[in-house]
Amino acid sequence: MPGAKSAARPAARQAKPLVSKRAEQSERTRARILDVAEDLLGQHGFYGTTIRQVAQLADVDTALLHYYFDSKQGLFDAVFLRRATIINSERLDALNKYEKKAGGNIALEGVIEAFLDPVLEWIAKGGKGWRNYFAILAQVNATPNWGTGVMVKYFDPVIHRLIGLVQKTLPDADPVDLYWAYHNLSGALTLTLGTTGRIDRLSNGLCRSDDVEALRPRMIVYAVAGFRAVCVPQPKKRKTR
Amino acid sequence: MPGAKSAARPAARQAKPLVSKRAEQSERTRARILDVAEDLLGQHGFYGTTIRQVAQLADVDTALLHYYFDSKQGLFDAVFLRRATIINSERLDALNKYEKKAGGNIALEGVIEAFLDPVLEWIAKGGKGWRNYFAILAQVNATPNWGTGVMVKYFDPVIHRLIGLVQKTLPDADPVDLYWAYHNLSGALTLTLGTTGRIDRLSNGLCRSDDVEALRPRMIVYAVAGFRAVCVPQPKKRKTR
DNA sequence: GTCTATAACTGGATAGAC
DNA sequence: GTCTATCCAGTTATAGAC
Repeated sequence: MPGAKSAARPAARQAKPLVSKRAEQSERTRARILDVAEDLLGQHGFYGTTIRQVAQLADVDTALLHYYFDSKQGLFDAVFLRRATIINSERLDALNKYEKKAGGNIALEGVIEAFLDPVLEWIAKGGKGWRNYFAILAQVNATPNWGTGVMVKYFDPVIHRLIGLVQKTLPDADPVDLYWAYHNLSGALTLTLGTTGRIDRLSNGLCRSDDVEALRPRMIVYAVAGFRAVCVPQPKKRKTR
Repeated sequence: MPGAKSAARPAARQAKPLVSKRAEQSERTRARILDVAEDLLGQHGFYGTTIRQVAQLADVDTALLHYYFDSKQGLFDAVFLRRATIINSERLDALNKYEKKAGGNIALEGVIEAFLDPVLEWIAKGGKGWRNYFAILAQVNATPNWGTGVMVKYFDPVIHRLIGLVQKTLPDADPVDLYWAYHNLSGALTLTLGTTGRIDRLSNGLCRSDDVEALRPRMIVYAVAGFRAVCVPQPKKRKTR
């Protein structure tokens, strides 16, 4: 059960002279371990990854992993946290910036773009590290009983901000509709994050799951139309609920 | 790496008298093991589930699991296969039936409904067994390097059939657009399959991830609008590709 | 068919030397 | 900080009795 305890960050960097060569080296080792762990976790998940594999690939001993991260769970949490803070503060910034820029006439399309773009840009230009990270995220998203810890603290605020802004563009929307519309968007984004190559095979090479150029405009258009259709009360429509 | 070898189905049922009490009992044991495995695999994934846990919960010995399913992989494959055949032949039937019924004026909404309804009905009325199964499916979908074996054989034909029918309702659609639109739908469906309870917490209880009544109409409306927006060439739109 | 017993190995974790 | 050595619980899997 990933996501239980929190990471331990021990004595590394206790401000010795100014830039202790030692601490610098240590920080690089730490980063290397995280990179390797990210890779393996993205490919095989939490249980499918062993700290022995991580240690071997990072060219250190397993004991060192425990020294830095305390436990396997601590390592996972550290991996998860490292980019969670980055991506979510970026998304929050993008949404805030868009709201300010749009001023009075805020548009649904602009909101969706601001929400998606930071992630899509990292997929496109972030290299292996970010792709591995998003693969982990995709798996976490598909795992039952998730919503504790890191997820709640870093990801939820962005989503609530998104929904709040969408609500401004669709003032008559029922909150229930808004959440379900978001559910559709979230699923699409999660599948995109995985870059599992599934669409590549399905389309016989016509589409590539890491082709952000092709994916982005279609994802936005699809979501904008979907949100509008679900959230704008059409008189002829059912009122099931 | 799940999905490598195939399941072994040994001596069970070699047509003794007519209905050997023995074979009947055996079949029930077999089913019970599959049920338990389904449960655990849905919660913890392939590596997170041990055959000891399965054996204990099914109230048999681990040796019996190997007798029936040969290996852990064989057990997983058997679990995966059992309902894969059912759900996909149902979906194929539903699509065929809709096409025949609609005749000349086939509608996008009808196609999407036919594609989604078998799954949604099993989520709503299939009980724990189907929900566990879909949870496994959601995890498999989020795992890199999937598309071999069972997935290709049972799931892909349905998707190609879906896309073929959608194409009939949107004759001018670019195949690339069609596949990317499907990508959006597939992600939403996968997230729905997981019933992870994420939307429950996000919406503070307003929505429940297993509330098919609420989810179904919104999912259909969202997808129909999305497909149309992506696939119908609008003159004012970009032609990035 | 089902279970006992056990082989053969891998997992996470730690104490202690350097 | 980093590695050696080691513990031991837990893993899949199998041979063989009943």
